[in-house]
Amino acid sequence: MTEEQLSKGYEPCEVESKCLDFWEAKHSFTPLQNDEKPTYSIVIPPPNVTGSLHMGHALNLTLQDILCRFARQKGCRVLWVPGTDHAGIATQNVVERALAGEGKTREDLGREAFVDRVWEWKQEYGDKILNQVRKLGASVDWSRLRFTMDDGLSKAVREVFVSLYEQGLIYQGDYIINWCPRCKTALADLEVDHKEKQGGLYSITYPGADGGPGLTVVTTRPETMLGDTGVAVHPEDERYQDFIGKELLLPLTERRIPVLADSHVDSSFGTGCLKITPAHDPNDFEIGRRHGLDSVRVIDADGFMSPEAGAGYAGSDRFECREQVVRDLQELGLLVKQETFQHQVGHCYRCATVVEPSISRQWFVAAKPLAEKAKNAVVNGDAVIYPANWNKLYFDWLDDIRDWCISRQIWWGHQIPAWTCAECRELIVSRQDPESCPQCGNRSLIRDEDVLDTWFSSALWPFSTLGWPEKTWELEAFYPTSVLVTGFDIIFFWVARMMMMGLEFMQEVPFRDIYIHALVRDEQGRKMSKSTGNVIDPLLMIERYGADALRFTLTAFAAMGRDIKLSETRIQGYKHFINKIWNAARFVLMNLKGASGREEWKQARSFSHQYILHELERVKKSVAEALNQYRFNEAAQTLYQFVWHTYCDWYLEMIKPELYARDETGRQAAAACLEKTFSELLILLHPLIPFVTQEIWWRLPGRSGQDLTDIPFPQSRPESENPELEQKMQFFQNTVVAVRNIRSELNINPSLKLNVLIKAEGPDADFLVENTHIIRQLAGIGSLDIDAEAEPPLTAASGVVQGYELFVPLEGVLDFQAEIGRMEKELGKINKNIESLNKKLSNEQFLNKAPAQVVQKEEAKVAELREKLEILEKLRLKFQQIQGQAHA
RNA sequence: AGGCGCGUAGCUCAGGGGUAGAGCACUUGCUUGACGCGCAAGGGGUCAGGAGUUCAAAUCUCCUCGCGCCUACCA
Repeated sequence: MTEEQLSKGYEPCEVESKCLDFWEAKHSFTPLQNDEKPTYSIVIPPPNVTGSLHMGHALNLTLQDILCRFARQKGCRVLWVPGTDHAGIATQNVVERALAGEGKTREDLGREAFVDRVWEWKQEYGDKILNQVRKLGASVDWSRLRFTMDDGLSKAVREVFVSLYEQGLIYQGDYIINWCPRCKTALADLEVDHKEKQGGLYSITYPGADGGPGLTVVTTRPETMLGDTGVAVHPEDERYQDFIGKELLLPLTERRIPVLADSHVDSSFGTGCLKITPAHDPNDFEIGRRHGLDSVRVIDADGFMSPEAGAGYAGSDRFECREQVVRDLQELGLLVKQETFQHQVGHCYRCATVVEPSISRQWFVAAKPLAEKAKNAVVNGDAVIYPANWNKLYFDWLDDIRDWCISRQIWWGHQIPAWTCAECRELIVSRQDPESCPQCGNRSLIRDEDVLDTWFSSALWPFSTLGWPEKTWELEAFYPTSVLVTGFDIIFFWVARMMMMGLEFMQEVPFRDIYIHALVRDEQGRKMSKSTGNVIDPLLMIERYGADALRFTLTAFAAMGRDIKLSETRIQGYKHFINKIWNAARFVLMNLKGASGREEWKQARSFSHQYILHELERVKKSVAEALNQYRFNEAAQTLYQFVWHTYCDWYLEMIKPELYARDETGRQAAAACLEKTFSELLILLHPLIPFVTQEIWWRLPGRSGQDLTDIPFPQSRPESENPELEQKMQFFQNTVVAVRNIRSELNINPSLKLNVLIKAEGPDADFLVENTHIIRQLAGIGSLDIDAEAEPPLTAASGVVQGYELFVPLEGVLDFQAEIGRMEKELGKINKNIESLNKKLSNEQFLNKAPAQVVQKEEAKVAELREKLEILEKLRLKFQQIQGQAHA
């Protein structure tokens, strides 16, 4: 294990698979049963089995993984449960499409064979996304992989269904629901996507029955008039008082329909007359119920007109029928107006077919009582949402929640445990499959064909995955889970429902914290989707840049409450960071020469080591604090800044003289401190970028074969803290930069060693003297003289550092014009600065009202700037004189 | 219609009452014994516009203008 084995650039591919194999073989992520450590648990938001990993998943998993790895470092017993959900409609669609390729339908196979076929599909392709989860480095416990259709979880579903039914919280009823004529199933309200569409607004006159005056209604869906069973006006609409209670003749049919008064009607819209189609409109359904109207279903399950639509229309497609109805009304002269109209049209979220509201017999969960508890849990703080902005959304939805339609007319899913007796029509809902009717003893029972909404099983995920309804030790130890990490788009679908079910069946919230993260979008801020073709495939990114680079990118951009616009160049940028760490490791390793595991780092007393130890304490604190508060981007930024700009740019450069020196004791101490700080840094980085850190860890002396996952978060060392070192470092850096600046702006070749003279005295001078060799190293200096009595050389470039004059003699080389230019530029900056500070300090209000500390600070700044200004002015004058003489 | 969020350097975004920050891009140097996926030195912003609170506003409040998202039964 020596530095020769480290390639010049980091190559993630091999490293990643090696680490994954190692962790899995070692069962690093499987918690032990008999372990006294505090527990930390997360259940994965189960991705859809049909899915493949997208950036949203990648972000979601990265954040959870950081939390889990960090919790392990803090000494917790961590369980992260992986799994997938069965995605009823989506999966059924996938398999049906495959069947269609063979020229078959699911009906051809029959239910049992079809479901077998879906299972086969799941065995073959269902692991795809799990492999992708693995590639990202997610430290889940694979021994506890769960699937919503597993036996255990199915048992939980059944228990919950029956229990809620027994409590009267699940009921069956004829209601209007959203029907997808393509999927041929009911959809919950949430599963309908509303899209703005250009449509028509038609005004149709319904003549009065018995020759009386008629009314003109306004509709976007003329074809539904065939199912009208009434016309409503507002009870206070003066125009129509005489009509209330009268009857109208429904055109194109033989039907007589009543005019009724209902306050739902908006008198100001259209004519103020609303046609009522209880069977095909949710509002009309409600109005119809209030007034006892009949429901006439004129559109069937396939989206075609039913026989009830009348002979002329039955069998035609609903949209074709619309045109036909319009033509027919036109002929009758009853279509009085037709205009274009923008309105929202509901579409199936799985297949985008226009949803048909329709009356049918479905199962519902009475959501109100459950919702109230779910709301209170957040109000009380039993569960906390981060960031808190989402509280309102959560509350609002729960406040006016509607009953949840949970039955789906598909075959793939948990079949509802309800039977009807063929003899006496008794409804049986039971935990065990019944053999005979408890009412009449008949053995001929017909099982309800419907299955449950997939979200019904997802709602149980935090406890069903832990073994419920069995009383397992996992359930005891890990429920409630520590945090749920998810996107805001499923707060309703999933988060709220898990809260309801968790509180109902576990009497406790399913998670203490709810962290809502951003949505990942493309560069233009659009949602990534296959149809727009703007997806960035995380696996491709892993292949190109490594999982660590992808993870770090996502983490760095995961600011709370904001969407992430991702582009490939950013991932590439962070790959450079990973490579930087890798190369820092090469440097460290080639300088350790066996120094390790000893306490010699404490002997490293020089300024550079003291400083880095101090800074490292700050980093430890801020990383821990950031992660504890779910401020992932802050942790990433802190680490990035520290690793690259403090550790590599300064510390590693500063200690080179010590490492290359002859003094073996000093070298050993420096190497030991290098090892100490670098290994702690690797631990801090590990939750964010597990692969590269693990790989480097193995290369550290004495660390071979160690699991970095097991290494605790570095202890804090208050004795290393010393804020004074920050000022010293400032001074040090300013000195080095001043020389570098002269070199750069006067275009002096970097290979030319400069001689530098600094006029300084007191402790500052001592400090410079002590660190002469480091300053020389960093600034490319040949000889450095610190002298209180120094006289400025005649031909020297100059600068001012913390009030001390700094000279770089450039006998015969100095370009006076360039040097004067340099000084003038600097003077300009200082003047501008002083000006703005003076303005502030001459304001009496400021002097009186601002805190003394602030005033002092400003005064000190001015004083320092004035001093610098004076010195520079003097120097410039001198130069101008010299130049004038030269020209004279 | 309501709700939420966003407008900060060319691009992507942090920050958040005390003289503006990062990454990428840009300019100029550089075979400096870890790294050109690099090093060094630079340029670049009246923090969307307006009003208010304050000694002090990019930051807090209100309004306006743009942009995005979510929810909703206006036919």
